[in-house]
Amino acid sequence: MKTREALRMPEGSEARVRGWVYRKRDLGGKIFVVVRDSEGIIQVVVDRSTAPREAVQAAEEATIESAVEAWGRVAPDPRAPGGAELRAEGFVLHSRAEDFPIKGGEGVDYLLDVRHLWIRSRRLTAVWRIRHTVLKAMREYLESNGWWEVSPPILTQSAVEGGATLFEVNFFGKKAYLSQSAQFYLEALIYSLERVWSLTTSFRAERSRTRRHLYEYWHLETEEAWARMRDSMRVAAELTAAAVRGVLEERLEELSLLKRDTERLEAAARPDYPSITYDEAIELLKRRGVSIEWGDDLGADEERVLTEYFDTPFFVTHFPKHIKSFYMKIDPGRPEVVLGFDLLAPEGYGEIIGGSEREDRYEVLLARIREEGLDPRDYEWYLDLRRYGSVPHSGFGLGVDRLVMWVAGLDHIRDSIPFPRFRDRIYP
RNA sequence: GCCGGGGUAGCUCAGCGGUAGAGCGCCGGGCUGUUAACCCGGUGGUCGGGGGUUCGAAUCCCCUCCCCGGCGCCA
Repeated sequence: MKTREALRMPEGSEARVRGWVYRKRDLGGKIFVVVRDSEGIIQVVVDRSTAPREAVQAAEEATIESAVEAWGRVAPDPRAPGGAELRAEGFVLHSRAEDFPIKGGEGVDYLLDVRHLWIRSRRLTAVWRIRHTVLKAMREYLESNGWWEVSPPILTQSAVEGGATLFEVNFFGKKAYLSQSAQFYLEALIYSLERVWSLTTSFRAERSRTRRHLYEYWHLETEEAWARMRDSMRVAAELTAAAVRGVLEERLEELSLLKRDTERLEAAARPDYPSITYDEAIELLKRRGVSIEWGDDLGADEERVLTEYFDTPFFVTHFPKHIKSFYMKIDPGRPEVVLGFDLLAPEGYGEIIGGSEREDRYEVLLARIREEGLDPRDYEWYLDLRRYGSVPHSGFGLGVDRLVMWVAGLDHIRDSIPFPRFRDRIYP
């Protein structure tokens, strides 16, 4: 049985647990072995005066991270972590671990070298569990709201956005690239399924040196036929709130282990997130003494100032067209701005979603491609979508790792994912 | 790509021109209740790599590699 279950059994119940040695203290009369499994930890007490000789010997030989199994009776004890412990009647050493290289106090660089071992830590295990629940809650939301899950390609011929750097792949002599967004493929799929979403890895070869960028990240994207920007924003908010709610309902222990302030998350569990326009954001920033002019992009510093105004995630909409991508639809009432939106997480976490209504008019889209200095031939099939039954449509991309980072209260995105690809790190 | 900080024992760091150090870990011993246990003893080094200055370099200079924090870009 799992350690969690054993801890909750009535006094005197027989229990059998297996897992890995988390802590061990040999005091002479008794050996205290704290056993860790996927659900938590339990203290196993091997008493030299009562336990069988083989059990004592096995406990003596067990080192940190050895795989062990123990059985005996459960006894409440305030001195034990979790309030109860297992008094061992048997103890087996399945596999004795060599001297485990992580003792505590190591630096980040070293810990990343032994990431394959570090991911066992209680803290990271809590993050994986939270991540699981975030993904589950979002999938459940989409499933119950009529969205089709689709599987777009990762190997692609060209960029979605002109500027971002791509990882090049040799595709049997032709140049191919790792996808940085499934958006164009989702746009193609709305003509058959209308409301589609996908969860894929996306790749960006920007040499970013920040705590919120990965070269390989998990991208949840949606695209919906007939939807206007506001419709897509509502989905973005409901999806985010569903993830937060799921974690608050199922992962309170993990949040507590991570010392995450859950009060700040409660406010984000309802999807009524506030929304300001880019114009209003500039006004707010100017009032705060930030030197910024209309037309400037909102950088990390600006985002941080804005997040101080809100306790929940919030939207910024209607950006100047020249700081956003060519496929975003020009606002019919204001040709200098686009119908695009960002969702920024509070507490300084910043952008977790970027979306827009897409330009659905062939001529306008073609003109925008040329205006950005891009080659229309690279977008031939994408332009085709505007020639055969074009409809208004909107969608967004959500950074799963960033969402997990914010929900779990992590200070670096690398800990939102088991094997992060960032900086120049590819091992392990 | 730009700005700043740093590579010394397995790990975290001190030393910054004159014999290579500490704490933790690890190994051995002790302890009947530990919570990052504690006490005693032991173990531990191409001072990131290359070149130079010097009687002498971890220390000063040059080149190079790697890591960390921040910016830009974005999710």
